[in-house]
Amino acid sequence: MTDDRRLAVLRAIVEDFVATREPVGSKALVDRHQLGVSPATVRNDMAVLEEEGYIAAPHTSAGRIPTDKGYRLFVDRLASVKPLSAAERRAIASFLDDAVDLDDVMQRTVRLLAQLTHQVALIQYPSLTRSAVRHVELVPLSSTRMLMVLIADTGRVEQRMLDTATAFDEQFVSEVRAHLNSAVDGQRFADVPARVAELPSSFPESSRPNVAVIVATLLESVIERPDERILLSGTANLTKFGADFTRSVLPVLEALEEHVVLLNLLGQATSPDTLTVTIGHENSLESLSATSVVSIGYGGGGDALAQLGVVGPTHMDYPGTIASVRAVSRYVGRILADG
Amino acid sequence: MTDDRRLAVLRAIVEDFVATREPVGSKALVDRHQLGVSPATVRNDMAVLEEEGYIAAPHTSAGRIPTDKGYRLFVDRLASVKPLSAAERRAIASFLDDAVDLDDVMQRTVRLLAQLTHQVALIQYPSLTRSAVRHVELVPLSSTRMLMVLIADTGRVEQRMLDTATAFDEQFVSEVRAHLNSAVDGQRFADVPARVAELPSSFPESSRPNVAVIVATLLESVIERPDERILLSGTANLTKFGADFTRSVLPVLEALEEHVVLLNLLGQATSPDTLTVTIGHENSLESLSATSVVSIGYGGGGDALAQLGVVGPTHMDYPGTIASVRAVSRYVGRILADG
DNA sequence: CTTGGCAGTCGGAGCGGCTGAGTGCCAATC
DNA sequence: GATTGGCACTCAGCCGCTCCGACTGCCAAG
Repeated sequence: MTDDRRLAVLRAIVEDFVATREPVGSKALVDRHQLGVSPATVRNDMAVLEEEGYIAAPHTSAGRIPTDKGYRLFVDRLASVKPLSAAERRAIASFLDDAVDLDDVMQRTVRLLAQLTHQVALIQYPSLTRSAVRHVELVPLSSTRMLMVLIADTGRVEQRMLDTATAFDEQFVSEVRAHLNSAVDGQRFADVPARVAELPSSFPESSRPNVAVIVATLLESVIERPDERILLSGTANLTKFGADFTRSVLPVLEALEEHVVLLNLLGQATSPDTLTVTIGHENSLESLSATSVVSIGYGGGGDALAQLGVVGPTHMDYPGTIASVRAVSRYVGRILADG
Repeated sequence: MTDDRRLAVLRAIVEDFVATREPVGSKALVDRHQLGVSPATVRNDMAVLEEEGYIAAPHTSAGRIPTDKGYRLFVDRLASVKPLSAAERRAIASFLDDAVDLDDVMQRTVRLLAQLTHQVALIQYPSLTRSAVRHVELVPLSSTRMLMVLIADTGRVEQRMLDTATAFDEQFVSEVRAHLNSAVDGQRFADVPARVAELPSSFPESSRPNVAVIVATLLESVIERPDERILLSGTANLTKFGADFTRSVLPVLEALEEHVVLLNLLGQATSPDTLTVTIGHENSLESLSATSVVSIGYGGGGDALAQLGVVGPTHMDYPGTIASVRAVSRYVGRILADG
């Protein structure tokens, strides 16, 4: 009994359904793929596959479509890697290399991913807790106002305006700047609070309140906020998937864009190269039951800085999407490391 | 002959058609509006309006729909201002007040506008040529690498990494920083090139190349690039407008997002409060012939810093859209001024 | 100028029959 | 035992039909 052939049939069904979005029947299958057997045989195989829950028939006289379980098997065992074309590789390289700063890298990346996959792409800004302080700069703007610029080793730059209770002079600024930098330069963000806790006490009583404001502002920038920034692109691709699909997915994306939802959608940032595919009902959110998410960590060495990925209908082109997501992730990682 | 009534009929037709998206007939009109005349009279009026090109009948036995010319008249003379609800005002205020930096202001603004109008919103980053330098900061990162942070009075912060040919020391950095700032602080961006032209010559021969690199980087940030940044939100709203509409408008938006297209779509930034409505065929782009654009300048005092606006189908709710666009523009202007 | 009446138009909804793709089962064959 | 061709059966979707009703334009009367 050729168990192999049944898998080949499943693969063919998935591929055809993804391509045509229409239920695929036994005859069409043998026509389009070299299975070497007759439609009748394929029908028998399909009956077994249906029995086992990998495919289903929308109604009696129609072909079969893959179930979530079918896609799962396909992704895990059947999907052959689809290498990107040379043109695509070049596009990724040239498009991302032109980026001038982190914001630009993020925006270009997410847009690129949306274009490559024709789906909705998401990217999470590099996590702060995992990155380190490269420098803290204080720029006096008036006698009671300064701008704090915090530069992370990922290239992420945070700015914060702050107002002090009392006027300060140039000397005060350089002193605080020096103290601050010697305390936090090179430190991981997570360690910063401990390092600056004692800082105000090394200043004379009179200027402590101002120092405290500065420290507080720094902490505010450093502490991981629940609303990690997320960029989103390609929502217009939703139109291709039909109104029903849009209706169910849109609220989720809007919530995401609002940063209200934590990113368990993309999953926890683990190691780069660990790509996760979540199919249909496997998603925790009810309204994503017709949706698959392909996500991967990026940046960092051993453990990823953050996640990026793609959201699309369960009947997506998994090999292509996976290839794109992986390639983009690698490239962004390289760029951030160089930056 | 009550010319007034004919206009009232036109207004009613526009309002009903916008509300229902279906051709409106004479009977429905008198039912839904207090016109004080019979359907027959309205029919006569409609015949005249059609004669004059303000409305058209898609086919014999259907009602009328407004033409572009009809919308134009409506917008210019008939649209009564629709004040925003208190809730909407509060939403705008609280949503925008929470923004932490310029990027955040831009993102929140465009998202807000998309939500208020249920259409596709666009915003252009504040133009650099019109804004002034608040401060230039140089942050040494290694012996041959520094980060330049350029702060504009609009709150826009540009960062550029730069590598020098030869190593530099701390003293060199402070000197250049001081010279640079005394040359450009408070200057309009457009004037910066002239102010820094002579800068390298005031340094000893040996360090001039490094100064030149720094100056070049500064100029790069200051010179208006053709790819002015644009943010776009609410493309998912396109699904509501139907597939045909999407097909025609989508390419334009994609081009926009790619920053390939100059912003003649939003029009030249003029003075704030000068709101422009471009209806259907009035648009220069062929593919926008079923599209209207409502745009306005924002920020700045006498002349606007940049444009923001909304793109939607010609049968949009003009009074509501205009009110939202105007309100958001005012609010962003205020925030940028405070920032 | 306004109005009610009336004939005429025509898009779209509703209905029913037909078609063809697709299935499951079975008996014959390799 | 696996494979195949044949056959009866099912049913979604298309096509064409009719019918309905929402309109309009015109006209004669108020």
